[in-house]
Amino acid sequence: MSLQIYNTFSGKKEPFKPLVEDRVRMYVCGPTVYNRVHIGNARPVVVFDTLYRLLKTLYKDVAYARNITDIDDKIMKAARENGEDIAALTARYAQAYFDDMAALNNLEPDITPYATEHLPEMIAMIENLIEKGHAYEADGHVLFAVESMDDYGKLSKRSLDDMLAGARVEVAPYKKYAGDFVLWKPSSDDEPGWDSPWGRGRPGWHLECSAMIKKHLGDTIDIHGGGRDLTFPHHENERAQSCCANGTDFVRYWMHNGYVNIEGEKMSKSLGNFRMVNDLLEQYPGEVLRFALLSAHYRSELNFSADLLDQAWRTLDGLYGALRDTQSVEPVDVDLEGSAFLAALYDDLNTPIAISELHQLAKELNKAEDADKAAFKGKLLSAGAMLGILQMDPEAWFKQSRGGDEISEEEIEALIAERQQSKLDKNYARADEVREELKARGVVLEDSREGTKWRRE
RNA sequence: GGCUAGGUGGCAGAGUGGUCAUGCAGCGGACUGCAACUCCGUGUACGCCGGUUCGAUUCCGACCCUAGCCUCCA
Repeated sequence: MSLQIYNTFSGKKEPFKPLVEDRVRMYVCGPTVYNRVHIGNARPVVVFDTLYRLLKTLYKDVAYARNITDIDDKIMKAARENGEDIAALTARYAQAYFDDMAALNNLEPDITPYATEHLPEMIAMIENLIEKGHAYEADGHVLFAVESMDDYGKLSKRSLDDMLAGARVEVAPYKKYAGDFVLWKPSSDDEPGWDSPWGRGRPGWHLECSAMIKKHLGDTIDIHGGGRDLTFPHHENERAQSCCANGTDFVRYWMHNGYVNIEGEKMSKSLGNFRMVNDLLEQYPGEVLRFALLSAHYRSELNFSADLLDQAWRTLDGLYGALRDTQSVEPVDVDLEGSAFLAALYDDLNTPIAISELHQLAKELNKAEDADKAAFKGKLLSAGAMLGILQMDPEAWFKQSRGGDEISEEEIEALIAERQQSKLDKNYARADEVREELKARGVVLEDSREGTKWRRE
């Protein structure tokens, strides 16, 4: 079995082969930190975290970098509105981002580079591009000359002519060609800026990724990921900068995830339908959000709704149920190699199929003879770990808060004890009354050989 | 307008030139003092119209519809 990845550049699934044997370099575009992140921002993080987990089982040396964009016009605007220092604002939202992503069971990347810590590298790259005739200075700006690159537009599969024909945006007068984009722009005295050969200014948006990739991962990397909307212009321009500056291949496999829609519509400011991760976390465990994001293939659009989350929660309940019923079984470590579960992930990260295999594993565990339970439990747990789920203590899973007013554990245990006595007294009417009372308060009782278990729902 | 993806059962969501996705929900049964959990069984589907084919949800063409990108955006 070998890993296949859909490459945006070729438009095809390709066998994955790292540039250097047993060594993988992966970069994913991180957030611009000027507010809390929404569930759409979380999708690439969860998708590429899952890929990262898979790659780490396949290759010895995997380095994964995800940047923090901490200089940008949107940040400047937010800081001005808050009357807040930019550094304070970006530090606060970067931390909030880390917290939200950790709540979704994402591993930390190996490297988290910050744009503002790479100004010398960015300036050096601009100088290099000017020297090679791919960039020019005009009116305090430095622009990348897209016509100087033969296959500009090849990643996003569009021609310059097509784009300019349909353009709705005014062309800045200092541009030699309408499609040229900014590498460096001047800052006024009250704007953040850095000294450069072209005066005090700040970098264009695309430049940081090119510079940070070069510094931390090298001139050519294996995988570059991000949301579909980044394909153009962001990744096309990154590619242009890096290929022209480095004179070599930049990215071997480009991967782009689809959007998260809300009730069938794109999340947007004008619709006011953003779902912020931290708000969702007040109602749902992070694992439910993660599972919902993995329930569709990463290249498809995913329609996000309360119904989807409720289904995700119930599905996880089913899987955790198999683990709870085998709580006393010590799982054995198993190799998933050759399993249908792994085969699904190898096929361009087909998580819906992988999840269906998870159900089969849970079913096998439920039906297994005692002697076989340890192996099946081990399989289910390993498969869950690959997806970043099912690692919680099952009892804790079922007892966790489901939001709203909640009856305390002490009260639940007291009522269960009372019911137990009623049963011994053959007072089934009272026993059923307790069941009903607890059900009305969101607690379901399950009698079993080992005694009465409970869960919130 | 240009370019790119897509339209699958009540819902979510894979996949395939010819028996089955899978899960949730529904229905029937087993188990249970009653339940829950679990197990067994079960129905409903491939936007529309043509074409290729012995056979198309799958390939081809037209049409309808939806979404995205076109220098803010995961």
